[in-house]
Amino acid sequence: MKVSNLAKALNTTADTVRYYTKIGLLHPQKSQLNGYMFYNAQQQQRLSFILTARHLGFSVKDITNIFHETDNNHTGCKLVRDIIKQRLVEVEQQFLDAQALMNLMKQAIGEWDHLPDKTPTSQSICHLMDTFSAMQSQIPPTKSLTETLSSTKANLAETEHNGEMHENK
Amino acid sequence: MKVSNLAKALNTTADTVRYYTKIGLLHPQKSQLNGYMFYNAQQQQRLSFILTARHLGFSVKDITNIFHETDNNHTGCKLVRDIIKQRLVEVEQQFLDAQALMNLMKQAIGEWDHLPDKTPTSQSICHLMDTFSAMQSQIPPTKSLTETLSSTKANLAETEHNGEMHENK
DNA sequence: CATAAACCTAAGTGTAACACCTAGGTCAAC
DNA sequence: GTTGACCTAGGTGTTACACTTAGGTTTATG
Repeated sequence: MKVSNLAKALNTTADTVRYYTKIGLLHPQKSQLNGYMFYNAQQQQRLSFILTARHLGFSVKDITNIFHETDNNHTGCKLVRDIIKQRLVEVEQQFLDAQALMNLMKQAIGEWDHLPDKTPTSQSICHLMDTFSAMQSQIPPTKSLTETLSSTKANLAETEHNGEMHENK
Repeated sequence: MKVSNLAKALNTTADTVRYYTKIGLLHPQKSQLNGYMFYNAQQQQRLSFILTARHLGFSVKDITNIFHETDNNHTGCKLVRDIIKQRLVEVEQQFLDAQALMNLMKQAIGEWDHLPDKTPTSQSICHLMDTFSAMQSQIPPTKSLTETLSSTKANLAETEHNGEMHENK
């Protein structure tokens, strides 16, 4: 299978396949004649795994770690379980955050629909937003939705030379 | 107020304040003597707005659009309402996605806890993940959580020279 | 008053996970 | 035989900042 074939088969892009190949997650066979990359069934399996994991919100780094384990003959099952369980905790938190935000927005929109479009002074940008700012100050100091969702950083064995990095203190 | 003061007051970083200043969202006064930036109450209000909006998942571009409206004497309230309502639809979708993923993971973990740690053949990386891959193929072709959550791209009036960009076709 | 700690500036680089583009070679079809 | 669809490597662009560098400033202290 050539890149585009594989990509189409698993509903992703050729660029993505090339990316995973470049960073060493996929190991295709390279033709000596034309340099084309060929992926067999095993590599397709690997890609399938990667895509699933990404879909579940794991970082490429997490996946790299898992492969590093399993490629060295360890079962890696425990590692996978641990990472997934940890990830589940995060997803649950995100779920709650999203729910809170949803309610906040709905509440705000509901209130605003009852208010007239007051002409704004140069001071208050828009009284609708003032409401929002006021509401937000009631939210506990949790990480932003996007922040939380984009960071999985498997804190497995990486506290060597950089104990903490950005704990939004 | 100097950068760090402002940052601390609104629980963010000086770098973030400088970033918003550089891209033109904040307009501090620059001292002629030492080049220091000073932010008054109005700018603090603006930053508060920005942080709230970011917390709600709006992109910096969205915020730029809103400011562009309101800074030109329009109330902008309708724009703000529209953007927020659209954003709410997205958040609701994310909420549902997160819920689905949560259930998927819980289900998988539940099943795995009943299975032994089978030694993996070189073919199957880890049977746990096989389960996952199999389950995932039952998920409708929706955007990934992180993808959905990081893209807000206000498709307001921007269809000039780039109709579509990456509709994960 | 000297000096160190703490602050500031601009400008540059790094991050994640790809998408997109370029220049050029390859392959199948008409 | 040439058009169109495909491939390659390598480069840049994206988002929203964080971090680093190099150097000037202000404040606290001995």
